[in-house]
Amino acid sequence: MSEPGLKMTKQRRVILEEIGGARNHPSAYEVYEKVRRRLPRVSLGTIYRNLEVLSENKLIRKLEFSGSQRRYDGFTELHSHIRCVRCGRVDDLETEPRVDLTGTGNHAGYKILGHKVELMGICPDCAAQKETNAGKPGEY
Amino acid sequence: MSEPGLKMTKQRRVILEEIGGARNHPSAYEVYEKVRRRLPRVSLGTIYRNLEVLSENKLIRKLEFSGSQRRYDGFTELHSHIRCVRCGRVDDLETEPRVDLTGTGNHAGYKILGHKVELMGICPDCAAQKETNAGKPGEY
DNA sequence: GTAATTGCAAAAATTTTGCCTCATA
DNA sequence: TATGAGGCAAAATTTTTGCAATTAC
Repeated sequence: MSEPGLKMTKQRRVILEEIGGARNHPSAYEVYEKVRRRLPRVSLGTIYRNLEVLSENKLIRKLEFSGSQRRYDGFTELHSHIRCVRCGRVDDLETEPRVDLTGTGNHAGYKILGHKVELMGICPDCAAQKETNAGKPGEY
Repeated sequence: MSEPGLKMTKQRRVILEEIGGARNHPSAYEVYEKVRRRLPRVSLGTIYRNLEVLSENKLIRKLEFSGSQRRYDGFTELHSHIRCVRCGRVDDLETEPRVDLTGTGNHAGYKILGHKVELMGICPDCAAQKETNAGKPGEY
């Protein structure tokens, strides 16, 4: 685990494997459920602690959106997402959109570190069951 | 309150005024604190219920990021933000960046409704107190 | 060996809900 | 005055933390 003082435990290895294999940005509880299949005695506290540690060490990414649950991502390069406004599902964009930041002012005095794009849309699953729950706006 | 069956109460008016006047996308609790200054008997439950109702009716916007607290925005047009990776502060971008979505694939089969850009950076306040807490990565 | 990490359980923080009263339309 | 909304408090959800036992280095 590169960082001095950090140990690579079973739990961390499994978390990384499960998050890396997940395409849809699981919440902490979803990671817990996945990990628990392989390590039945793992605790949710361990999941939370490790998601925090792993994202501090850039091994995973903590995503900033979601309804009220935080979500995590095994792909640590800065990249863009598309999110379903109905069900909250999140997918990666295959290709980064090009963004032109010229002419957007002084950005409120911020020092810019990076950017990404959020697309909003209706995912295939929700589109399939259309007209159900119609008109209920998602958050975006 | 345009929608049939919806009443414009003191509480809603004050919430709208306070959110409209806020430049930095308050959390529910921050809205509560602001509103409580003017309506001391208001309850946090009322704040949550109304933030939900008001965003369903497009009078405010529910933002999808934040640490673990949801944030709200009085500016309902789809627009882009910049967020401080140190303290979580969020500001609006003065001008929308141009985004080129051509060549980004089929977007995992989603029907696209819109997009926005998230800039990540260090806000002026955090830049001022630099080197404090250095190296602690924000989430993005 | 020893410092980091775990599981467990309790606590804290955030959000939602039930219920009865009050106020808006 | 009828129905939507508020206040309050309890519950549900999500996240964090203390601690003794365990494990990786």
